[in-house]
Amino acid sequence: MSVPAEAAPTIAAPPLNEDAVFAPVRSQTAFEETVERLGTAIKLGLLPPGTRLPAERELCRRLGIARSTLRQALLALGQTGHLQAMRGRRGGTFVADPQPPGDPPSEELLAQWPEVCDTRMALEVGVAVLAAQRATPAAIDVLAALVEDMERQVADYASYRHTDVRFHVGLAECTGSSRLIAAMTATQGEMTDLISHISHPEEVLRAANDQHRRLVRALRAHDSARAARIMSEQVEATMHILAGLLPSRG
Amino acid sequence: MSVPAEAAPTIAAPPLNEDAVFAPVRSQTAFEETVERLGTAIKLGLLPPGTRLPAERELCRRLGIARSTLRQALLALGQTGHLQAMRGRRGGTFVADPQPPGDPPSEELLAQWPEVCDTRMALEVGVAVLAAQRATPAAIDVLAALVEDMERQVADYASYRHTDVRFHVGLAECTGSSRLIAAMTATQGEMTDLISHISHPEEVLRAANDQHRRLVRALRAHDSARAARIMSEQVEATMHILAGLLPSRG
DNA sequence: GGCTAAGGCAGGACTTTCAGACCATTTCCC
DNA sequence: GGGAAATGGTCTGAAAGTCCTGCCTTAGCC
Repeated sequence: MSVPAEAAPTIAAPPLNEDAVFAPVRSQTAFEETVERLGTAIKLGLLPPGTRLPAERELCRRLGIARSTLRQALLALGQTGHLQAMRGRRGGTFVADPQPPGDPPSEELLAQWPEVCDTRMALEVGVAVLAAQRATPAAIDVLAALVEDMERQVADYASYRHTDVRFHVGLAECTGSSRLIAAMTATQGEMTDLISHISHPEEVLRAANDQHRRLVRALRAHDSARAARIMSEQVEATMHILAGLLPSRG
Repeated sequence: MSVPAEAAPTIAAPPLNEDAVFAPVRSQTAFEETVERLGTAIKLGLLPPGTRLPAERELCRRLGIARSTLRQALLALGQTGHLQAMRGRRGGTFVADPQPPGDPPSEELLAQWPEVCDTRMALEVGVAVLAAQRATPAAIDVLAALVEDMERQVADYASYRHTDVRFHVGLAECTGSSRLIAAMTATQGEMTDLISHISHPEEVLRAANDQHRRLVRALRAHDSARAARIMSEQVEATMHILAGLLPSRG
């Protein structure tokens, strides 16, 4: 008690930024999380227009929530025009076709754009490394096909972007980690909100798709270092574009 | 209406694994999240024994929760022996000294160990890339000092691991992204739970620290490709060790 | 017509969280 | 010594979210 229990560290340890430990703990409600999850999947095109969702009694079981909670979420997405319900024997809840126009990104998201890009950088590069180690030839073929699809879609940004999302989520699927797939989906959702309202010249899309093509080659060669480099360059390029259009921090 | 609205994609799009979209949505409660956050920070040594937490009325404000909710969490951590409360004017809530022995990893976490490692791989490699681009000389000096500390601690795993955590969290701090710092803290917490109950021969720790040293050199050179490669090798090494000790999937 | 599968709806119980007031203890300062 | 101040400890009632359960309505199929 009278003597310090342990010797002082040889080097003065930095006092540690406690802000990280004591940052606000904001639990989303089940309702909010469900709206977010389904809404993102719809906006990303992972659930294309016309898709029929599982029946409510089935879906609430899979999501692990009560049917009333699920219905709150479905109702909310119905009111925003993303979902449409049909009653009766062959009824169900369908992804609306056409989809409503997207909202401009929220102030909140705009303020966080550097963090979103940083998160994306970490995730995409790491996923590229793992994918290069683990992707099967069949999975790589699928990715290669998506690249060819994108090549034909450079004139139609909405289509291009949907295929682009499939590509990146597909990359995450190559890792076999459900956490990474979920993280990739969430990140792509944030990115879509950020970039969907800016212009996308064909040249830019073509250049990005060239990177995709090179990435696929790196995957085929199981060259994770090259995959990491290509991916970091691509994310970097997006960051530079956004940096020129969006307000910087502060 | 009578004709499919859009031409079929040239390549059959994979049906998309809907499991990712419809996976269970499990919202942690504010209470659970608080216990998790503080407990992890304590177990990782980010809040060393003897540290005084902010007063309850201040802390609940910073965490954005009600005082009663915070007190539930503090009480829980007190009952497990991680915290100790003192009343009176100069009182407060303190990180217990000594800390209670750690519990063995839960069945749940053990079952998820490949996912934890994959998440770590993605995060650490991505963070390494960003850190190599952004780390200031002063920040790198701090990291280098931590490496020297670890070199002296190879015989005492508990100390070594605490410094190791500081190193990796410090790397995340170099990115300037609070999301990445939070993710790194959470991931290191899971890793600690996984690896704390296995043996750590000095040779292994020394080899790992050599990787740290090489990484610091790569940071100094702002060589993100090399940083990524070194980091991926290190995470890979940990995965191989765990693969030999823990049950594989299924 | 009757069965069935789907969405639509309503009520009640349970849990979590919040907000605020007040109590008990210790220390500082006049 | 005595009061002020700062801290943890306790209690209560309200509010919100969630769950469970049952029942209704609609529409297709036999």
